[in-house]
Amino acid sequence: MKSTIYDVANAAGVSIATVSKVVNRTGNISQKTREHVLSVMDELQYQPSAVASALTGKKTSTFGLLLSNIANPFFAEAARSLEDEARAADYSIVMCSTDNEDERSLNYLSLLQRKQVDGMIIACHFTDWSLLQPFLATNIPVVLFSKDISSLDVHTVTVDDYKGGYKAIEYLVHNGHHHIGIVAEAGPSGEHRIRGGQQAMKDADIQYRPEWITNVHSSIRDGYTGALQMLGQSERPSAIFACNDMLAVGVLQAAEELGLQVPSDLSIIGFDDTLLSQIVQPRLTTISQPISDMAHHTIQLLLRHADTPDMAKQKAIFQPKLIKGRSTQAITPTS
Amino acid sequence: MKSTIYDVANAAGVSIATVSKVVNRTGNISQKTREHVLSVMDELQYQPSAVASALTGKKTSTFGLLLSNIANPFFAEAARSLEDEARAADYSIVMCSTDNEDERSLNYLSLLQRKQVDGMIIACHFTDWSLLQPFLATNIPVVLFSKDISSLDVHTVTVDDYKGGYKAIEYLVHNGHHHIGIVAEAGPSGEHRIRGGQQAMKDADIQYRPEWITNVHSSIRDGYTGALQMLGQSERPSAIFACNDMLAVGVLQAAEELGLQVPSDLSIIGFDDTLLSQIVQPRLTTISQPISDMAHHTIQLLLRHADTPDMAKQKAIFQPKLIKGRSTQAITPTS
DNA sequence: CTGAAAGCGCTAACAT
DNA sequence: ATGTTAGCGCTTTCAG
Repeated sequence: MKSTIYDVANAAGVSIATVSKVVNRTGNISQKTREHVLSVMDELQYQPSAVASALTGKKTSTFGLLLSNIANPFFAEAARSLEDEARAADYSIVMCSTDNEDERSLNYLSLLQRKQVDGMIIACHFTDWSLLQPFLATNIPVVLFSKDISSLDVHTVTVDDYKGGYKAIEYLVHNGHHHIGIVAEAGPSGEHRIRGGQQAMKDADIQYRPEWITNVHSSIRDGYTGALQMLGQSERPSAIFACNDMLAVGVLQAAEELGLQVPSDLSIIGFDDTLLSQIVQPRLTTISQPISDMAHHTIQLLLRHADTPDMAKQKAIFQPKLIKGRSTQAITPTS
Repeated sequence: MKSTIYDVANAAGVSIATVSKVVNRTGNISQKTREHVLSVMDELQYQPSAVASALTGKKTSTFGLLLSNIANPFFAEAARSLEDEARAADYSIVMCSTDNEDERSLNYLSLLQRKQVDGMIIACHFTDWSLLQPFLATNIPVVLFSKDISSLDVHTVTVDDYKGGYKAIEYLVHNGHHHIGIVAEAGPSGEHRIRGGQQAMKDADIQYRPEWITNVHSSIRDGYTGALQMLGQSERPSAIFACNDMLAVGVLQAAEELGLQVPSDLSIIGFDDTLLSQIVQPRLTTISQPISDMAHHTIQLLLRHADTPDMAKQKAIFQPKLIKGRSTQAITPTS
């Protein structure tokens, strides 16, 4: 049977308070008893119960992580970074794949609340973000990761989506592309990336065409169908900016389907710099997010908020970076 | 402030025992009081504390999941399935990326133990599996997922690695390949896959060459260098069986590096049928594991073991399936 | 059908 | 420097 603090206290001939103190390194304990208790502890293989201590101490050392789908490489990579940062602070992470379904998210949220997690990271999408309001009201530490919902008063850690979109299009423009399509995922990030892209076009005096902007979901299939449709039009873009790597892969597949060579017939640029972008052929040009920095900041925010519940909500914006692959090339001046 | 069972009891004019009973649907409560209590509960937004109930009830409704690295697509996909199955039983999952480092794994294991998880799924690798012994001795529900360590008396859920290797090589052989290389990851699964492959060669009266079998770790880079070395020899295989998709991607990259066309110059077959195999060019032929079935079985085992601590340890072996891609082709009879 | 009371294992004053 | 004690929020006999 598992031994408790009482067993240790008895065996060591001290009180449970003393044991508690040596376990937590609190209070003043003589070197001698400390060592003695310590030795009894491992003799009995004593493991303090995190549950009991959570019930008293008010800390579970656990964070909840809501994401769309852990099987999606972007989220998996983010989860890994977040886990590492959490571990550094002695926290563990409960993962929750919501498939972006509001109801599932809400269920998970309340589950996590019942489990008294010390904070939640929300990296999934909501159809109706106002549903979050009641949770935020409880002032549980929450960080929105990689989405910025301006209407919500909550800590937010994102990449600068607008600038990312801008850089992507800017790069294409510098490479001589005037006919540029965009395949975006629905949602705030996608919109910001589009707007950034549009601005880049405007700054270069390039017209963007509404029919060359497609809003879809975020699977490979979505990118595929979106691109297929866009490229099926009488006049087709010479380059496509896909708002994330999954979509970009779909676009790539569509190009192949249509017999278009990438990058000679069609340049493609993605977003996120996930593993995917590194293994497709040709290696994707993409915009990378500094995920580890973002993860670090996220965990720090959670920790700080737990200490200072009344701290002002803060929005941190990280800088995206262009990663040059081989899915883009300068356009040969034919047209 | 969060309301407790006392608040509800007071507000409803009943005892906490009664509240507890309606929350847990236990005991006999009149329709009338039940409804009344229920209404008070949501009026007060009462959320039973999972922590407190765990301290008494002895269940946390949480499983621990140890895996090498959640950022690795195979594990991410497995994690997703496991999460779904766990959720169906009202359990959540704490993820732990160990990078296959024994010390980290051990730390996580004892952390999970302190958190009193109701079971652990081990899907990572140990250098020294005997380190697990002490944990198994506590008879905490444990399932080894996708590894079979015969020396350990523990529930095990795996794919038939031997047969998977056999099928892979058999397929190559049927396609006329006589010169077959293997790039394997160190560890039991890899070994079984190799052995199955070797048997398939033997059954077809094909010699396997020791210099065409490489044991590496399991990253893309490992597959790349392993293949580079193998293909750099004076006589090269016409086909390579990579023991997992990551390695296969590395092999693919090595082939490209060497200017070899896949599949015309070199056939490649992978293992796992992860997302990777679907997006590389050409689509990888691979051996798939029935991950959802395995995940289902894993969770059921954990659940059952919790009920019946003295149940015999069981080893479940699932059947692999060949997925035909375009990275393999029949050899043109030149040699 | 409902309630009183004894813990679960630990922490944190407050005493000694 | 160490011990006593009162909870934390809930489950579960056992009485009523």
